[in-house]
Formats: sequence, C-alpha cells, structure tokens
Amino acid sequence: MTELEKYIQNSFAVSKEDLSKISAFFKPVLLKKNDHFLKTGRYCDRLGFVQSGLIREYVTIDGKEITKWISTQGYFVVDLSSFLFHRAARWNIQALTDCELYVIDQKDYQQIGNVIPSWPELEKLFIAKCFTVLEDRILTHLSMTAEQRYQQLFTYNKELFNQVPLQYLASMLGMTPETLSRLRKKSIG
Amino acid sequence: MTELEKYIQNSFAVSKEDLSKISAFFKPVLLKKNDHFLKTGRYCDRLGFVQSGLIREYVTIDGKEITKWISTQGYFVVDLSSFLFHRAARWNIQALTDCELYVIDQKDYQQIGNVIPSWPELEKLFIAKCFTVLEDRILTHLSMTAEQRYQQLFTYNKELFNQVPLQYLASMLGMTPETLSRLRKKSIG
DNA sequence: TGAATTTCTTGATTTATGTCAAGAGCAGGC
DNA sequence: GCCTGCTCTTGACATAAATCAAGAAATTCA
Repeated sequence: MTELEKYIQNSFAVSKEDLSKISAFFKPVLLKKNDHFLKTGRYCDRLGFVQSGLIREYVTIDGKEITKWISTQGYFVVDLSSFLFHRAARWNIQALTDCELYVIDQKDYQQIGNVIPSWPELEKLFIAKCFTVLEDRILTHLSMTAEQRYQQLFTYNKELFNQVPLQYLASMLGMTPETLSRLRKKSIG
Repeated sequence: MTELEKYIQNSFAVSKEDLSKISAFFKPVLLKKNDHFLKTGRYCDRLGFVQSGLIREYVTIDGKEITKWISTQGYFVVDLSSFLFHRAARWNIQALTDCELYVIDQKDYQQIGNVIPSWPELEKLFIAKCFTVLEDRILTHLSMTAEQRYQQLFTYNKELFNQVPLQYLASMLGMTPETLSRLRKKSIG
C-alpha cells in the first residue's frame, strides 16, 4: 500500500477495493522549492496530497504575508472554497521544500462519486473533521496567550521547528517573529 | 414557506418538493432563557435551527467561560463533532433569550438521506461552507488587532450589540470585557 | 568557497491589552 | 417599587506583545 492509500484509508475508512480505485485517480506531481501549487485569484481545479516535503498556505494582506497553515506528509492541500464553489482562490499554496504530491483534478474528483457510491458521505465526514479542527484552533485564539499557543505547537509539531522558517510559524501562531524568537529563548533556557 | 424552509432552501439549494420533505422532520421546541440545549460531556443527538431568539455556544476552560459563537435566527446549533462522530459534546449551548427552535433528532436526520438521494452531497457543501467561514475567522485572529475585530463585528452584526451581554461578545472576539468597553467608547466618541 | 541575501536574535522603546478594584447603571424577583 | 445581584464602565497600574533598529547567523548561489 502506498503512503497515499494509507492516508486515504485512515481519513475516509474505505474498503481496500475502493481504496485502489480512488488512489488510481491521483497522479504524481513534483514541486520545486518555492513553486506555487496555487495562487490567490486563480481557480483551484485540483486537490493535492502531500507525499513528502513542506508546503505553505498563505495570503497577502496589506502587503504582509499571513501564513494560515503549513502542510506536511499526509495533508491535503486545496483551496476548498475555490475547489467546491468555483470561487477565485483566496490562498496561495507554495512549496517550502521540494515536494512530491499526488494530485487529482476536479474532473477526476467528480468521477470518484460514480465509482464509490458512499463517497459524498465519506467526504462529508472528512470535511466535518476538518471543521472541528478549525473550531479547536479558534478556541486557542480565544483562550490562550501567544506563549501557550507556541508551547502547544512546539509540543505537538516539534518537527516543524527545524524545517520551517520561524517567521512563518510565528505568523501561523498569530505573533511577530521577534515574539516567537523570545518565547523560544525563554522556553529552551 | 416557513422561515425554516426558506433558510434550508438557501443553505442547501434543494427543490421545493424535497424542501417540505426535509422540513417535515423538524419539530418545534421552545427554550426558556438560560435553558441549555446541550451541555459539555453529553452526547449531542439532535440538531437545532434557530427560528427566533439568541443562543450561545461556549465552553468552560480553567473556570472561565469562552464564548465561541452566538447564533441568531437562521443558524443551526449543534456540536458537530458529537453529532457526527458520537463523541462527548465539547460545547455548551444555552439560550440567551427565550428561543423557538426547530429540532431534528439524529434518527430522523439519518432518514433524510433515504428520502433525498443527493442529501450527503448537499450536506457536504453546507459543512464545507461552514469550514470556509471558520478559515476566515482564523484569519481575523492572525491578521487583525482586537480593535479591528471589534469594528468588523460591529459593522456586520450591529444587532448583537443591543441584545447580547457585552461580556459574551468580548469573549467571542478574544478580548476582555474591559477592552471591549474601551473600544466601544473610543469608537462611538 | 565566499559574497550576497535572507533569516534570526537581541535590545530599547512604545503600544495594546489584561488585571484589579471601585462604583454606576440596570434588570429581575419578591 | 425596591432590594439584590448582575453587568458595564472607568481609573490606575502591570504585563504582553509590537515596533524599530542593528547586528549575528544561516543559507543561497555564482
């Protein structure tokens, strides 16, 4: 079983048979560091699965880049609003390192439903799961200090800190790079 | 067409026929001010539609109540994680005023799929829409000051400010009641 | 390898926001 | 209608985090 299949099985709880049907729709795509998978304003007509590498989702507001999230192996990358509702994409999605993705285009994505009858249900549950993750994330902003948010990210995603430029992690945590730098110093000793 | 039907049609883009099939599953429920629709730790086996009144979703952390959202007419209230994944509910849902709800229990909810074949697809799109709303909300915490967040809420949800205790709005905006009070003073003059 | 560029850290300072405490305003229950 | 609690505001102060500026460290790339 490929990594992609493993993750799909975990995320969607499909049978082994359906699994290979689904994964057959995905095609490997290589992104070089700094390549964009998607740019704001374009139409997002494909969904990517991160097989390896790091990829950043961000938006530029008043000349400042706000990093919403950094996806690592096992994450899907997409602008959901654009992919599902045919809106202009709001997010830039850019490789932080060379990346291997498995990509499905929208046409093929719509085929999955024909092949696997329960697909809309599985999809719904997956998106609902993502929704609850965002609920938690909002809660961290309502109830935690910058320091607590840093500690939490460091505890659960330590690997990011030696692979991702700290300025991006700072942005994703809702603080300035200087503040993150000081919290790290304080925390490490 | 009832309010409920109007909102369902808006949210889910269903035919008029399907609409009445769906709405028939909902039963009216009255909540008195301060009644709980759901409490943390319980299992959320029903979904409510707010026909009138105000209802607050909150969680208690370290003895402090954090208000996640305040739902007004046209919103659905539910702990999605509990309703779909059979987990213990994370949110308290409590009436801020007397409320009229239309409520569907989980058993009936599962019937909708039998009556309306495209239901999982419609549901998926609705949840995806909610997901993008939360994405935006996270962005406000990453890119805006407390003052900007207040101004935004005041601009787009003015009606909340004379109906909801300000301490709850403050919490929902991620600031203290004192800060909100000062921002209001500053803003009004 | 070494120059150029970017990223990170640090210090000084300012600003935004939180905390604590007191009192004013309002609302609900008797 | 009038207590009794809540809720909101205000002030004084403390703290967290942002900003600005400079230099150190790391990375990129020729």
